[in-house]
Amino acid sequence: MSQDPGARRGRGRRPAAEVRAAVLAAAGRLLLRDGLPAVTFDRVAAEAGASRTTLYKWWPSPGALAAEAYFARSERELAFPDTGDLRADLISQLGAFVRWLMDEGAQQPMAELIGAAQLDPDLARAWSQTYAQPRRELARVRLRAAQQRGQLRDDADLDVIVDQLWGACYHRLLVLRVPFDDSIVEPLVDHALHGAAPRT
Amino acid sequence: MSQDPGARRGRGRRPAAEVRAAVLAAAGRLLLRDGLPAVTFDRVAAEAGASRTTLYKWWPSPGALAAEAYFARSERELAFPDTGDLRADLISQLGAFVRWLMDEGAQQPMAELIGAAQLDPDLARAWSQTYAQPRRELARVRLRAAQQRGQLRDDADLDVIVDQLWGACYHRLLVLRVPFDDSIVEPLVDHALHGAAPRT
DNA sequence: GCCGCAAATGGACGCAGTGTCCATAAGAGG
DNA sequence: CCTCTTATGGACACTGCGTCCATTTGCGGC
Repeated sequence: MSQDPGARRGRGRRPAAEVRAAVLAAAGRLLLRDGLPAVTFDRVAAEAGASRTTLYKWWPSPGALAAEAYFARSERELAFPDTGDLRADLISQLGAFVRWLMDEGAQQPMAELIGAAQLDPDLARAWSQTYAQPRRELARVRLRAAQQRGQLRDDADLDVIVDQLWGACYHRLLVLRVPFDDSIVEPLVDHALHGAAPRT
Repeated sequence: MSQDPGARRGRGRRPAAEVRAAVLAAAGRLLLRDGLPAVTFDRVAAEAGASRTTLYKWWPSPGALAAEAYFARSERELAFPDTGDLRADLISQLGAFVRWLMDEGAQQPMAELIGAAQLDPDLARAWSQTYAQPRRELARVRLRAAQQRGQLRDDADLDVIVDQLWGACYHRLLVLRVPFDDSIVEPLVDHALHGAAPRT
């Protein structure tokens, strides 16, 4: 009994895994095509051939569903390179981040998800656990390695460095809302490493 | 004929200025008391003794109204000090910003407004024009003065410095959503000025 | 001082989305 | 084969948006 994937099922049960996958796929599609406001339980249910009741069981809010759908689809390289050259690795990683935002269309969903997280505690939780904290930790590990090799001052505050590098990008994305590209990466890293004051 | 401010007016006309003031006051009150989601045209109209129709004439969205109401109420010191001591001035200004966020309860409305701006173009416009761009320009002016006095390198990117200093705070506020206080200000400024790499 | 225009008013409408309920149908496991 | 689990469709009230309308009233012109 092969099922036509597009066919409407009857009323009864369907395997949980199948439903979840269909819902996540539908939510991701809606998010990328029409933006976060289009990710409503109503529309996702219709798009996935599921019922709203089912969605309420697994996700606390449309925002949380959208976040999970987005990260399920962008299961991407989080690994932080360690070639021994801190400056090159920072430029490489930060540049990849900026190009991902700008060239691969991640800018819009990213801004919308972080934005909605300020108003939806469930989305905020999902966002923080799935994305923000892990990435921060990876960067911290890489910087700690550099510090132990003497490439950073002993009294350097690693968290502050992370905040300055990635925070600068988020600042332009969320607060200033101005376009930018990876040409800011080199100055950013150099300022973080050597400061803006004249060398004495 | 002194009017009891709390009394219900009749149906007809009321001075525009009076209505606007009442609406902004009501919106600000709702924003601070119950958060941005409570600032709906319905509720503000009821709270201000105005009608929804009137609100639609002046504000394109509840978000835009909330933003205007917030900044009307927090008409605060934007002036950037210039004592000649760049480090001290940066610490002073950035510290005031962080204390305003944390101690004066600006954290919640601020995050909510920036968040909603990612989904509401009208709010984004109001936010950018009223707050973000003017502040950025003030900081830029102060940094340019320092640069001309030789307190910053000639090839320093002033925008990047602003992004690194304030962006780091917004990063913790919006992206990481972790609490912080003005103890991060000094390390932040020192890292921005002197970098995290060992002095050669 | 009267009158007409401008402007705010209350209240209606349809629409969309949330959150919750129910009886029903159908897969999965014993 | 039978039962239990679980998704299903469809209903409900509620809130908010966005847009109408006729009505009432203040203000400025005459």
